[in-house]
This record gives sequence, structure tokens and C-alpha cells, in this order.
Amino acid sequence: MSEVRLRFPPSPTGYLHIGGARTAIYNWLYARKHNGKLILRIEDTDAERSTEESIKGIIEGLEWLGIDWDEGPYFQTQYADEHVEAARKLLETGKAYKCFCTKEELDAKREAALKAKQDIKYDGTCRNLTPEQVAEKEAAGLPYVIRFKTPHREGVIGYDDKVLGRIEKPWSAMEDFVIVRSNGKPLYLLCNVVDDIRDRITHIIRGQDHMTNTIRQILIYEALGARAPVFAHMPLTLDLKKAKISKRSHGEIVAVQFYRDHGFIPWALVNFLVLLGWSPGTDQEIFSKEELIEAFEIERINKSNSIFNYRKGDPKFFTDPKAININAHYLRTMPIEEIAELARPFFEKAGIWDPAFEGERREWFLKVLDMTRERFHTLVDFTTEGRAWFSDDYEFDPKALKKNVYKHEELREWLPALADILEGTEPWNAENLEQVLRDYAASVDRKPGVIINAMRAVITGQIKGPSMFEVLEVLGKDVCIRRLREKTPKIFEMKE
RNA sequence: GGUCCCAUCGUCUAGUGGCCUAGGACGUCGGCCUCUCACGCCGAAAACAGGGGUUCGAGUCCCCUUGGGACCGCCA
Repeated sequence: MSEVRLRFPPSPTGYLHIGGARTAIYNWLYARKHNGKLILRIEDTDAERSTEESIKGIIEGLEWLGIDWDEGPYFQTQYADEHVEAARKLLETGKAYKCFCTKEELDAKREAALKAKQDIKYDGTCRNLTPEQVAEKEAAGLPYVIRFKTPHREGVIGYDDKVLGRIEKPWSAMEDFVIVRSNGKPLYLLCNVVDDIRDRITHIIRGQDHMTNTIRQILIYEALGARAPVFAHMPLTLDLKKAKISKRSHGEIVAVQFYRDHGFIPWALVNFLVLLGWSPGTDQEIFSKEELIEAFEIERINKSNSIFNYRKGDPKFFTDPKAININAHYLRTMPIEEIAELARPFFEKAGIWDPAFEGERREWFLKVLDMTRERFHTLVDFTTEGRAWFSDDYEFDPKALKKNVYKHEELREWLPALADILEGTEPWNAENLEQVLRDYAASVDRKPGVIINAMRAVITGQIKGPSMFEVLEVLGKDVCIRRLREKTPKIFEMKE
């Protein structure tokens, strides 16, 4: 049996978006599962819209996701000669012909067809031109395109789609489509097939938007004397309004980079994306890489389109809630060392990275990440909600102050007084601190929560967080006392 | 308009004729836990688009209607 070979052929006209990423993931999964190869081929034929920056962005996106490929990136433009040669061969063998119809004529016919509520099809005007007529027109310098000469056969042509099942179309419904432009440049339809033949692609997994091209391409395979690969057309990813997701109309929210920059764990995004249109048939939703490769089956890809349920403007669910949830899951369950590595860029960006976090303070750093990660959703949260762990320069959540500080005017005195008590507190551990705090609360005749929650607001700026006794212990005596003394008056000043 | 594809809770989905009083997950709501929040646990609301068949029996098969989507380029 021959080698399984798949490809991911993005056109570099923008960043990698989640729809493209999902296609890449499915191809990658299939290749990995069958010990095959994944080829990355950049379809840069559209020179006008292709950019270097976009190529870079796509490659970076794939690398970030952990989607690795075995060959490439190849560039479609490198094989321009082969595409032209294929067209020439088709022409020579009578499988294609030159068409001299002008754009104006075609447009007129198309419009007429539209008006008559008919299928828009080329009428074959130039199909039966005699060699003499062709020579005459060429001599006159008339421009021409090359059209594929669809065989006039009876019955239907079809193929077995791995996702959709049997797809058929009557021969009579086929038209003679253009394969080479009047400027001599072959079209995607042709290039794609030529490249796939050269790359010995055995399976094509792509979006359903390519479905209508498939039968034409099968015709080209046949005409070129090659065997057509297995096709699988996966459902599209739609937005809330059920429109196809695109970089142009949705902006950054659909870009893979957006998720990288907003603190997503790469594999969490892959895990989320793979579930959008595919299910293992069991209740399992969280997969390791190995588990996913093992579980993935092309036949279990759904037929119907799925909606990417993103939200905008919600601080917590700034994208699909399920994506956030899966990310949060990985955030609190992955080995803490891996989290630390993934989080480092965000600390650097926030200006609170300390090289000692990888040196003498590493243990402390990991401990803090481990203590706080449970209630965070993204890697960014360590440097925003969790900022007070790493810097004296942190913000106070107004809600925290209102609810836990300003309600009790006496805290203005109590908190500094508590600082004095804490100064003499030994040993400095959670157990002992709890006792001290509870005793103090009793001494001022308040519930412990009043004191504890106020401290959380002052020392961490937050309305929520880990056990305050743990916080005090890990943050250290000096920091806590300093903040109680210095931040308390400031907070009350802010009130006025 | 033509051709093609699709149709289960708000969203992602399980379901391949009887196991479905339709299961899971996220989200939502309520509760427990608790110094707060989160985690965890318990519970609730929430769907087979509609209509005809076929069958002893239909979410599952067939047809129609409706709804959604894709494509209809000398873009990829």
C-alpha cells in the first residue's frame, strides 16, 4: 500500500484564521494517525493579494499550534512551468481547447441566463472551432483562454466523499470551464490538481466551499492520466449570523494569533477547534495529542456547519465560552513548569518578569502560579488579576474596595494596627496567621471575614483569590506589612 | 435565479428502527463547600423545524414544505 499523503494549501492573503487552522488540524491528524506525511504548500498564485507577511503569519500560526509538517513549505509559483505544461498537454491531446469569446460576450450571456432563470453555463461556442478557424483567430492576434473540454457523456459522474457520502452530477450539467487565463496563467483549479499529482497527495480534506470544484478536478485528474485522491469535505465554521467566517469580515477574533496574544495555550485551542465539527462518539472532550491522533476518524466528521459562538465585549468570555473553558481546564491541570514557560512572555510584556523566577525564586514563582491558576482563564490573567503577586504597582478593583473596605471606616485604623501585630508574628505560616487574624477580629468584635476580605482587597487589589492565610504566607511578612501600612491610607484617600 | 450540501437543547454534540421518558459538554439558574472567588460536588430550565408516508414501532428510512449554508470568476 502506498504512503498516505495530505496537504495543507493556504493562500497567503491574510493571517491564519481558525477555519484554516481547523482544516490544517484535520489533515495533520489524519496524516499522523496513518503514519503519513503532511505537506505544506503555499498557494501564492494570486500574486496581487499574496504577501510575505501573510506567509510568515501562517507558518508562525501553525508552529504555535504545534501542527508540524513533513515537507515544504512549497510555493505554487515555483511550479508555474509545470502548470503551463499540463495545460499544453491537455490542449495537445484534445482534452482542452482555445476559446476566443470575449469577456463582454460572456458577461452578456451570463446575464441573459440569469434573467431567464437558467443555470449559468458556458455555451461551448468555441468548442467546435476548426483548426483553420483557430489559426485564423490566432493570426489576427485575438486573445484566448483555454477551456477544459468536458466529455459529452450520458448519465452521471460522481465520487464518494468521506464525509458527505456519494456525490453525483449529471454529465449534462457540466460546462467547459476555464483552466488558463488569456494572459497565459493557469487557474487554481488546474494548478491545484497538477500540484497534488506531483506531491502524490492521496487524501484531500478541505472545506465544503470547495465541493463544487471537486468534480471538475476529478475530470482534470482523469484527463491528465492520474488517479484522483480521496476527498473529504468538512463543514464550514460560521459566525453567529451563520455567515462563513472570514478574516475580512470578522477581524482579529478569528485569527489564531489573537488567541496566542490573549493567553491561550496552543493545545487548548487545537482541542477546542477539533471538536467544532467532529466528535469521537464518546463523552471524552479533553484529549492529549496522542489520544486525539488515536481517536480521530475522518468518517466521524460532521456534515453540518458549526457556529463559532464568539462573544465580544465580555471580559471573561471574550470568545467562544467553550474555548475559554477548555483553555482554563488546561491552565489548571497542565504541569506547572509548562505553564511557567508559556506564561513567561506575558510577564515580560507586562514588565514584571524577574530573571530570578528561573533562578533562586523559581520555586516561589511556581508556587504562586500553582496557587492562583485555578481561578484564571488565560495566561494573561497572571499578569493582570495576579499582578500584585509580582509587583507593588498594582490596581485596586473598585468593587473590592467598595464591598470589603469602604463599608467599615474603622479599617483605616485596624489594618495598620494589624500590621503592627503581624510584625511580631512568629512563625509566619498559614496556620498561625489564621489564628492571629481570627483573634484580632474577635478583639475588635467583628466577623473574621470583615478583616480577611479587607486585607485581600488591600494586599492583592482583588475581590477574590486564594485563601488569604496562604496568600500572606507566600507573599511574605515584609510585603504584607508594608502594604497594610502604605496602601491603606491611599485607599481611603481614593475614597474622598 | 440555478446547482449542490445540511437540519437534535442558546452553542458544540451523542444517537445508524425498539436500550430515547432523547445522553454528554459549555453557557445559564439554584444549592452544598467557604474568609472571598474559583475548583469540586448536587440539582434545574433547555432540543428531535413542520407535514405526509413506510413500519407492529421513527430523532433514526422515503417524500414534500420550510429554514440555513456553499458555489455559480480569466480569485484561491
